Amino acid sequence: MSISDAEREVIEILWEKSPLTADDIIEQVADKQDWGAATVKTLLNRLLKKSAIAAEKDGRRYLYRPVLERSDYVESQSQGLLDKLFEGRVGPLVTYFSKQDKLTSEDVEDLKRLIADLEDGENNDGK
Amino acid sequence: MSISDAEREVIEILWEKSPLTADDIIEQVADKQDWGAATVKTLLNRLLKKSAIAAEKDGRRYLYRPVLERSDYVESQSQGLLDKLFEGRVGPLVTYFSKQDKLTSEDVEDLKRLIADLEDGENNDGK
DNA sequence: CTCTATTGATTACATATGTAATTGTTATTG
DNA sequence: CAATAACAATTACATATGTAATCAATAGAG
Repeated sequence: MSISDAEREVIEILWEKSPLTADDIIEQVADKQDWGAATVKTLLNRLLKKSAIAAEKDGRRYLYRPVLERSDYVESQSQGLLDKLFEGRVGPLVTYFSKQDKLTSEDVEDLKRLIADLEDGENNDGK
Repeated sequence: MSISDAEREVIEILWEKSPLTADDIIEQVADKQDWGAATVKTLLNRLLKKSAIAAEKDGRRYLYRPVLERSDYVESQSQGLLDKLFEGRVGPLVTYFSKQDKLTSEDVEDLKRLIADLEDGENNDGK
């Protein structure tokens, strides 16, 4: 089962801090999206049904926390895009961005640092 | 209006070669997806409605060709993912992949070459 | 103990999407 | 010219998604 965009907005809140009550989440979401409380509740329920989050009773209310980890989500979404559009690899994506002049100088710094780090580790952690 | 995954499979065929007849497309799609002819026709119609492709009458049949360019599609999908998960930049995505050990040696080669190319161009094309 | 406010659960409803089947139209064949 | 075959156009239908409103349960106020 996959997480929809609206659902992602909600679980993002929990990835940042958890556990939270529904009200906390509703409040936080309000910063980003113009959704009513009912909408957020619905999304929480859908996330529960998908087992992407869990709820633990705390008196009259529930405390919500993520079950799906952000890194797993990011991983699957990223890989999905790469598979669909870039032969499954990162290289072509970056090359593509470069050709479109979409690399910021920050990106370039990141890449340089990354390459440097890889070179460093190269000889002591085989492959 | 956005292109769905199923629609993408169809327009991909046209990005590779066009114009093509519906039958050509149906045949090509069959290599990848186990869809009936009717399904592909539906997808063609949806793409037409979204103006992602165009059809030109050729006697009794139509020749289909893309209107939406692949690069624009790739661009918007990629940027969408980056915006949603990586602060809108490529650097964090690559760094993330690196940390997850998801960079293939090919990727690393691509990146090195890219950096080298950027260094080269650096002094003659301002910015 | 009853009323109300709080909060979760259920239901709603329009549009999108995956996956076709059915119908309509026209060119070709006999 | 009539029947059929080849296409396209329309309709179908289940599930997903965005966006709620309403219903139900229960804890706290009086």
